[in-house]
Amino acid sequence: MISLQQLEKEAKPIQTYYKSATYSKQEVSYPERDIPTDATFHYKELAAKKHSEAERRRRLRINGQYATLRTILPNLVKTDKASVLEETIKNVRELQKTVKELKTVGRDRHKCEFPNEVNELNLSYSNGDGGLVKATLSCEDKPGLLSDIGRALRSVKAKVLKVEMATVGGRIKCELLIQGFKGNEGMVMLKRALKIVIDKPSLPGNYGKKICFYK
Amino acid sequence: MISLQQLEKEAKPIQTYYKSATYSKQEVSYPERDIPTDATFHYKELAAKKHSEAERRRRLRINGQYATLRTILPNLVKTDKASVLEETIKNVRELQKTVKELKTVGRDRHKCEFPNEVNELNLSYSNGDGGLVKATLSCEDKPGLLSDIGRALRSVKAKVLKVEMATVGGRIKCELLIQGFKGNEGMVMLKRALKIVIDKPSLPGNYGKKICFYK
DNA sequence: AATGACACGTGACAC
DNA sequence: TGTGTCACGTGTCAT
Repeated sequence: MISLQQLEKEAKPIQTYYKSATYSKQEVSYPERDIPTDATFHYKELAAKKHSEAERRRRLRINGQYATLRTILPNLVKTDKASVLEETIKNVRELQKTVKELKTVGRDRHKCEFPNEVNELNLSYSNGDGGLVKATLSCEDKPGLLSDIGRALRSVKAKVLKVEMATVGGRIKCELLIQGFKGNEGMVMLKRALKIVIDKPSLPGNYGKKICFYK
Repeated sequence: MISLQQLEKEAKPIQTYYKSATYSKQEVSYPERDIPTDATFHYKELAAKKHSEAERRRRLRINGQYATLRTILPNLVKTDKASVLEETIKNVRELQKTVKELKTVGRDRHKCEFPNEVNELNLSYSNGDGGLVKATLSCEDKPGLLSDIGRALRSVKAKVLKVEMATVGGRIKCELLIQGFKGNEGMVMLKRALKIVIDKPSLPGNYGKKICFYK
């Protein structure tokens, strides 16, 4: 059922939108000292008309924004103004949180998975009973790297339990889970050996042949 | 400079908030058939009071939401209602777009970088003049894999220009940029050889020693 | 002076 | 029935 107000709003032009009775009411609330002439009356009538029309434009603008919000909000059940605003606030907060999380995840993944741009070497005891050591290294991808790492591990009698590696843009990142050497001295030796490996300069002109597939 | 309206709103209790003149005005606009008794007058007065107070609460609620929006919106210069709504709409749209993009990026990265869960082999001509071929393969990470791939490449006299690889959770993904063999027959042979390599079952009990560091 | 923003009370309508 | 929502015109303040 369409309301009378809606009919007026949609069908009638602006000129016929204001009832003349309105302006007489205005005269009552203006306690005038002088008797109002026709000129002042018409001026005030005109001013009031301008005023109400301006206010109407303002309402129209705001209500347009509400309409837009109603269209872009997901899961909007109640469509009254307060509910629209409430849902908007919830939505904005949720979106801001989501964006923040996604960006954080992106950063973390970048930090955790990607080979670092600077050489990096990190050894740490993995909290377990078997005295496992986790080694993280990041360096330039160069020929003989795997062999060099293997030699370094052999030099401390270390056994590799697990390897995760990634190569991107000529940089390599490697995570090793190591077992076999005892005490701190082995750790220090391994660290020294690996440090030498990752800092060893590669020969120039070998890009694209850095990993040797031919044994 | 604080306005009179603001002073009233903040300092005065609700009871003194309504001017008695309001209700006489209301009587004028109610064209009554019967002479209003004191009872009906007071009833209407009370009803009008309840009404205006309810409306006031509604306004209060809505304005509260505006205040909240003003606090959570970044880069808000104009703080009037229309501007708040406008900025809100822009913000919601931007956030929705950002979330969509971030999620897409996440999916794409996952699809493009991570080793696939099922074995995969794809050969395609890279659009260049040198007849380059891009090979993408994904399979279980197993001992001798690099040697096997190397043998397969050697069998078609292919030269490796560039390698990108990633190992995650026992699966390996490898992108090779290859040059050297001529025509379709080499391509078919390489594909067949690589297919055998990636589908070759690994020996059991070798997890953690899949990449041989000891030559 | 003129324009814009706001709160208010009010009549109308919906459930 | 009343209870809540809306559009409207108006008074007021600020620019």
